[in-house]
Amino acid sequence: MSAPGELPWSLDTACPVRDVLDRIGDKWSTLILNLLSSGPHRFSAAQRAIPDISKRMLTQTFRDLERDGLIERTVYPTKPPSVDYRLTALGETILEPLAGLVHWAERHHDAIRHARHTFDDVTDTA
Amino acid sequence: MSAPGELPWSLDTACPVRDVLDRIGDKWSTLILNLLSSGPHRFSAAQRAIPDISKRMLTQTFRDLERDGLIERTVYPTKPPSVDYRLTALGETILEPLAGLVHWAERHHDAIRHARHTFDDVTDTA
DNA sequence: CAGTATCCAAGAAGATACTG
DNA sequence: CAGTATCTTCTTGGATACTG
Repeated sequence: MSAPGELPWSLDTACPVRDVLDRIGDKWSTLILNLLSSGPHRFSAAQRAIPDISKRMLTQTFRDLERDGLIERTVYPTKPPSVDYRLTALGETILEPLAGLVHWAERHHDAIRHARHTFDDVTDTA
Repeated sequence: MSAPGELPWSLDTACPVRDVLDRIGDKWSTLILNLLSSGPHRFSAAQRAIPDISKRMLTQTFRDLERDGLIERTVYPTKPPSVDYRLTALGETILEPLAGLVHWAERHHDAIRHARHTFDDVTDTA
């Protein structure tokens, strides 16, 4: 791929920015993080809150987030097993920068939509 | 899929947050945005600055960013054509929220790496 | 209830070669 | 120089069925 050690702020796998963006950039992580910001949720509760997600993706996203130390998984050994997921202290800290981006998205969504239409019109006409 | 109009803050295609995260979440957009934050770059200069990216992906990422109104493409009709890309005013505004995330990534990268190793050790041993 | 396992389809992205 | 075109591979994610 690329010769190592010659980039301004690195593209290789150790890049912290890549690390983070790869996580929050996936299809479900931010939704889950946002959901858990309102308190702990059980597996099935999360699925009800985000109906689009499949069990497979919900499990996987929970796992990835847990692996990164952003959420914590607690198993209650009841007769039908019950599990809940909640943000860790580390997980809480990402909410603010994330909110900054969400806020930006809401503020500029119209501008983006407008830009897209203009661009598409121009390139269609051309 | 999901019945429309019953979600807390919506998962459908119109969701502004999805819109933004899909863009900054892809493999190259943030790298490009960061690169252009230091000033306009020509196509070939961008390729030199980010050696991992292929022409194909560079072109496509530039296009997507241009379509969203975050960057501007200028063609100088010189003998060998020359093109440069620079942030628009809108593009500039995303730098700050993005920087917030980058800062978070840098601050907590060690914690994340540590969490990953711990998680992997535990699940391996189990 | 909370998953796991398997299979499959669609999209993202790399390699390579060619063009105005 | 700044791309396009094409082909192939890799990754993501959805559907379905089964389990402790």
